[in-house]
Amino acid sequence: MSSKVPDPPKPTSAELEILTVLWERGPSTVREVHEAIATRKPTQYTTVLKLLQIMAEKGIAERNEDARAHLYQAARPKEWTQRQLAGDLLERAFGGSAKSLVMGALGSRRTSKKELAEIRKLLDEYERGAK
Amino acid sequence: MSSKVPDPPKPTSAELEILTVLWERGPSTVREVHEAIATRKPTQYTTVLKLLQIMAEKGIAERNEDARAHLYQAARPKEWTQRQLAGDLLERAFGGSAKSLVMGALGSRRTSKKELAEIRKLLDEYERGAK
DNA sequence: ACTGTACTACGATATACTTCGTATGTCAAC
DNA sequence: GTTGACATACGAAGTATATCGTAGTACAGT
Repeated sequence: MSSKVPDPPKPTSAELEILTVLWERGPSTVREVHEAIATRKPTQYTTVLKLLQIMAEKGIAERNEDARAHLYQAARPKEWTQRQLAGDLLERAFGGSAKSLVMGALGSRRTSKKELAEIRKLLDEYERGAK
Repeated sequence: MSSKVPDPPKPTSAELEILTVLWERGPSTVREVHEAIATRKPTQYTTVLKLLQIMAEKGIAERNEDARAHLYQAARPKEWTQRQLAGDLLERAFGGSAKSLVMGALGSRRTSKKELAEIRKLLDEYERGAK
């Protein structure tokens, strides 16, 4: 049977920044997350702590309290959350048009030929499965 | 020379919903926008009014006060704002990987073969111009 | 002129988000 | 057993977002 836990809400901006650290590092202590965030912008340790606590409450992160320094990890796979975020933006800003979204993404910065080729490969896989 | 007006901030969620109406309709009165929004969710007229006023303040919308019922329109082309939003999400949630964003978008719902073909065509155009 | 309708302006409230300081607990080393 | 380093908990404050009610203004029709 399926899980009893409801889907967590969409992460907020600050939560997303922390999520990206958890995605990279896997289970991490507050200190480790703080160090990663602090290299990019000045942030207090307790700010990161509080956010991680809130994320655990919301079900965005999971907390392991076995050790004195609790370990936090993303409650959902990176791909799952990314799909939520992309789908949400797709509906709310692009009227559901994936083509428009791709256009927006490609238009926002230069994209290498290599990456374009990868995307093309991705489309091939999706053609098998689309009607 | 270029414009003296700074880029407007990223629209919030409620602002984006209103923007989509302005994109569809072009210059519209508060009443017209309200009617469009109200079909989707119960909303007071003055809520839409206030949001449009705020959007005008922020530079997200422009206001024409010639007539008694002011006319509001998006201050930037739809494509410009969409590019901002897509680029923002691309950086913050996908580590700048357009491929991942496309994967997220396609994975969030079924995509028709027709649309996949359109996206493919889009990639062709971008290949001319990528290094 | 009076009245009803439609409009804008704006203050007030509720909620969410973000940040941080302080209090408190744990533990190892001396 | 005292101390210092390091950990969590939590309240509080500042800002942003979203919603709505009330007040006041303009105007057409009577």
